[in-house]
Amino acid sequence: MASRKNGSVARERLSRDTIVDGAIALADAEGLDAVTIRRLAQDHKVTPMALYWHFKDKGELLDGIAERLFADVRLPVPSRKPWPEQLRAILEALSDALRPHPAVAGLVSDRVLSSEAGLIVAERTLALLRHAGLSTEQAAQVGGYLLNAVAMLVTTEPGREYGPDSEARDDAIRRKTASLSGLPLRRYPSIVSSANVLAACPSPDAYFRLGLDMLIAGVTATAEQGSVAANPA
Amino acid sequence: MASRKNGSVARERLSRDTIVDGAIALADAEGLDAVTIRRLAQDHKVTPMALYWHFKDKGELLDGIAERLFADVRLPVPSRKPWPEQLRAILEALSDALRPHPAVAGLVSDRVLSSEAGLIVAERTLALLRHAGLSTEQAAQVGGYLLNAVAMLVTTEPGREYGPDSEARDDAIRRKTASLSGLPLRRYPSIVSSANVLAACPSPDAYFRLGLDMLIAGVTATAEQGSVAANPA
DNA sequence: ACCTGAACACCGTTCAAGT
DNA sequence: ACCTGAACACCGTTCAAGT
Repeated sequence: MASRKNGSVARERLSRDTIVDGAIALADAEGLDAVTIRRLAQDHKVTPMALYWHFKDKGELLDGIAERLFADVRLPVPSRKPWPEQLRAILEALSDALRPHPAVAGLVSDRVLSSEAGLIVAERTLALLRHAGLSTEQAAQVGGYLLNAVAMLVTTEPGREYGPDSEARDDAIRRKTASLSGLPLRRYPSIVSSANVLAACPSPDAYFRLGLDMLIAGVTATAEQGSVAANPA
Repeated sequence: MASRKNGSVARERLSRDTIVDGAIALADAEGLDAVTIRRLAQDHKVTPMALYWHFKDKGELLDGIAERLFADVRLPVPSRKPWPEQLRAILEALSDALRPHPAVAGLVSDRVLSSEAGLIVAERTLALLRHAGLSTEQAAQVGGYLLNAVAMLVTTEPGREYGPDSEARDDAIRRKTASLSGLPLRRYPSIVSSANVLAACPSPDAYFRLGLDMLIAGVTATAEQGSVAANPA
């Protein structure tokens, strides 16, 4: 009847989960900068200090967001397919979980080993890389690299810099294209001639497919060069 | 004769360059969160409002930092070497410029096309990718991917999460190793068995070399698959 | 052109207290 | 166990003014 003045509905009771829910929804709608202890409290119709019972400080809240993102990863069931395919399935599962929340996707970097959900993703990835023939050191480095790279792909997803709004977005793209096209052709031939695709970057899906292709290809090359155990042919 | 109470020396006069200098030095020493209009003003013995004559707002200051990083890139002279080698030289030049300033390296993402220094790096990269046989769309996407990936490598450089301090660092690494080793072996066999290398990640240099190797290998695979113009053999 | 001063609407967080 | 109230030391930024 009354209520629902702000972004999210008032809950019966506060909990870590409901607070993280609200934080992610707020970040999706207004960006990570809008995620503020005071703003979250307001959305939950509660005093800012109430949140401090559930989280030691704001850092712990951000940890909670990262943990939730990892928990949303629907890992593929292990199979007997070639390892590059299995690796791709894992990376796709991760990117599927992150892509709906580009504003907070970067939080997963450096937080993989700090939550149970993150550990599960890391374990599967490491196991697969070891199976591909990498040494423990290589697997650790490549594994970290891969998870960070997927998060990076989501964070830098083309078009996101202009905001989600469609009309203002098109306008910004048109302005950017014009500004790039107007650059001195002598000094920036490649940029001028691809001004439209640089400003617009047609399809996020294509960007993602290409990014994952390059990641897998990079790992494959490393595995072939570093060891022959997994590929005796 | 007095003065030098704070981090950086008081300058004769304020300018965009001196402010950016101070901002980068402050970020190097205390992290990006310490970079604050008020703190910079204090370091320069000036009122916070003084900075607003040189920068419209804080965002423009961050743009200035990114521009400076791009300006520090010592691009290799063009040569007739195979393109993968030239590409590696460009990416190494970029990472050489970013690695001394990991706290601000992430600022270059999404800002490549917003400054002259960034445009020069982008132009060289795009030209080389086109020369490798990529289409304009592919070159634009791969180019963006590569620059973002290098910035990511610098930002996530292993060991950085524990701060630059050496004694506290070793302590944190030992704690992390112990905590990972104590995980249930049944559920996390790969993590437990590589706990030490996961927590410590031996050499940043090795991480970088491997990261660049994987990036180049990924581009090579894409170029071979997408076109045969550059590699008719 | 370049900088100061006072003020405003925000932050995260501590500490003591209520129920 | 779970939340409130008041206070503190910070933010970025606007607006009017000084030189």
